[in-house]
Amino acid sequence: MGRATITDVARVAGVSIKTVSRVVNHEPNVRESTQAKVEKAIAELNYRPDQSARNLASHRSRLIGLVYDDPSAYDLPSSGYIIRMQKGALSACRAAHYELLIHPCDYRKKQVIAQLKSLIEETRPAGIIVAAPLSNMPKVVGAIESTGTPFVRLSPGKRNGKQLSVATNDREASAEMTRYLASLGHTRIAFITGHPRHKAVGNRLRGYRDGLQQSGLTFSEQLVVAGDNSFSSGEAAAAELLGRKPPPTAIFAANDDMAAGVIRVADRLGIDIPRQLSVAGFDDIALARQVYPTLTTIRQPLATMAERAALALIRDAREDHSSKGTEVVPATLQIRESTGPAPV
Amino acid sequence: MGRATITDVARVAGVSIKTVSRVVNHEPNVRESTQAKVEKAIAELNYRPDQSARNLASHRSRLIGLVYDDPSAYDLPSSGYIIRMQKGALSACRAAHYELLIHPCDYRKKQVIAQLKSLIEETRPAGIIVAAPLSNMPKVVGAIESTGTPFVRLSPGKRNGKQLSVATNDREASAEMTRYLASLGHTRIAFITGHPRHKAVGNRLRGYRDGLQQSGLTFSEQLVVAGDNSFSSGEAAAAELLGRKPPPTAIFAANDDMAAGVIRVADRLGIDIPRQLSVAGFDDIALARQVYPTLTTIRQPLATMAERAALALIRDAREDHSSKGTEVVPATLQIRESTGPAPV
DNA sequence: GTGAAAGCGCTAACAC
DNA sequence: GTGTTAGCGCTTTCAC
Repeated sequence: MGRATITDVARVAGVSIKTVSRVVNHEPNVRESTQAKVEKAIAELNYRPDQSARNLASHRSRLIGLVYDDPSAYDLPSSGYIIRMQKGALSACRAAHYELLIHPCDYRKKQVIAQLKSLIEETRPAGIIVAAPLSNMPKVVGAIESTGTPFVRLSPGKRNGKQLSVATNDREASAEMTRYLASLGHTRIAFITGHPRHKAVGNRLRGYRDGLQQSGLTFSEQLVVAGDNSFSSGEAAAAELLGRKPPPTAIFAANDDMAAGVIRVADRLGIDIPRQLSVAGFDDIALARQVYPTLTTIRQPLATMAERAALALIRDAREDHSSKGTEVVPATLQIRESTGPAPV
Repeated sequence: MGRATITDVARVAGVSIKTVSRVVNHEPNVRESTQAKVEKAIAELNYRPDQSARNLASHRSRLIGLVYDDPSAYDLPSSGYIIRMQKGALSACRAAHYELLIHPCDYRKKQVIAQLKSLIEETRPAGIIVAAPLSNMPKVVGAIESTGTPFVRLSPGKRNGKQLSVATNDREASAEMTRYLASLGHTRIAFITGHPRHKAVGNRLRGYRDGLQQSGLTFSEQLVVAGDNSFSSGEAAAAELLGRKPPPTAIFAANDDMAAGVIRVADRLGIDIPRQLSVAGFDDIALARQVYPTLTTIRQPLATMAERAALALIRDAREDHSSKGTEVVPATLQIRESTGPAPV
């Protein structure tokens, strides 16, 4: 036997196919008894609506695309990020019987834009979620916009009123971390900045300054060193900072990879963490719990952000309108072993 | 303007829609000049076939499902695995204009089977790739089989002739690693076994024994300790092994997490790696290059395996038959800092 | 080599 | 509340 169709269900239930369609789509105006009959027939025949037919007839797909940067190295720390975003997006999709299409793409390559466009044109998703740093690249955003597909940007730098963005409060969370370090008695709190491309990372420096001010500490250029988000840049920055006289008693890095670099350098120099030096990161990547001592950091609500984005897209597709503005999902401090009271 | 349809293309090219269809699907029996006309019209109108309509008419979808274990912790080391499999599968899919649907599922939950079945029934993919350890679970495999969807198992333990499997040569690679350690002068080479559930891991123990034999070393139960694939079980096993008199000079763990546990314990005990102890793992997870010293390990060709699986599924869908047997993609040794000559 | 006609299984618009 | 009808944009079948 082939698969049951809506016609089979209608015949078994003794109603028209339109009524079956109503039940399946939870449309109003169906008598309870009728609905029960239809549901019984559906169960009996193990009927599943054919998505292709639905999509064709309704001119919309139940697909959500997730576009993110494709790490060229196969197992960059970004794996954890990607998995978390996928997880969040998937949970929203599954609940709504939508499917997730993943679209990793390498923005360093020339053909990304063309590839992305044709990917979208071929699959015609109901909506697209664009993750950082792609979500901050005008070319990428422009390409998606040109296809007319609704999209949501994740963790964007600038807030654009034309479409929806889901962001996290990097700045406030960084300020909170800084205040936390200050509350432990640290007065020389250093900061390692991240890659300038990643806009959200710039907000972390601002948050650091906010936190200092809120704690009554003065900002000093001497305590800020530039990194580029990589482990090795964290090592270099740590070497520089720990050579200062007096050295900082706490180092807050704009991401976990750099913080891990700081830990490595401190270990080599025989500096005890957290007794002589407190170290904090940002992102809560897997590594944060694998280093020794485990890293105090800030947890980005990536899964929740992606979930919200998917939900918004699905809602918009259903209600045939589009959400605007920026939705903020707060990040939370994860206090572990790498931070402690300032040395006396 | 709406999107161009096949009818528009036919009108512009001055042919019937069937001819356009032939060109789009690369069917034979089209005169070259006709094909050129059609292609010109397609380019002019920026025509893209509607997948839903195609799928509906042809009773097949251009979707490949990738089913894998959903790590309950959001950023388990398995992230790297998953990303690599996705990457491989995606590259095959993109080349064939197929899409990848990801289906993480937690086999520890009761409803997995039902959920998996309905997922497949709703999306009706052209084929499914099942990753280990799910690919070794009869219930999971049975559920997929019952939907009638073609599938390929990744890295399976037992080889089943009824469908296609893509495996790696765990056993041979483990033997190779063991021989490599022996060639460095090690004679007391210990092995930490993995979780018994993961069948491929059992092959690693066999490979270890093969390697010993091939190197003229005798197997000793004293040098084999059971682990369960976790970091902490690696720590426990290392503590036990290093307490033996005499202790082993090399420890080969059935996976990288356990090997990382060994490194941690050696570090605590003040044992120098690799001068006093060589450590080797299996899998080449991201952590392998983040630990100090970096870990010598075996790289599973996960991306290639997933790519082969997707290719087979796509080929089978096109040619309307099904591949059988087991395709083997060899694993390769990654020699890093954690192994060296045996102490004198 | 090419085309006409008949659906695929559903939703949308409107009638009842 | 419920049913009828007409497509959606393609592939398939078969005729020419």
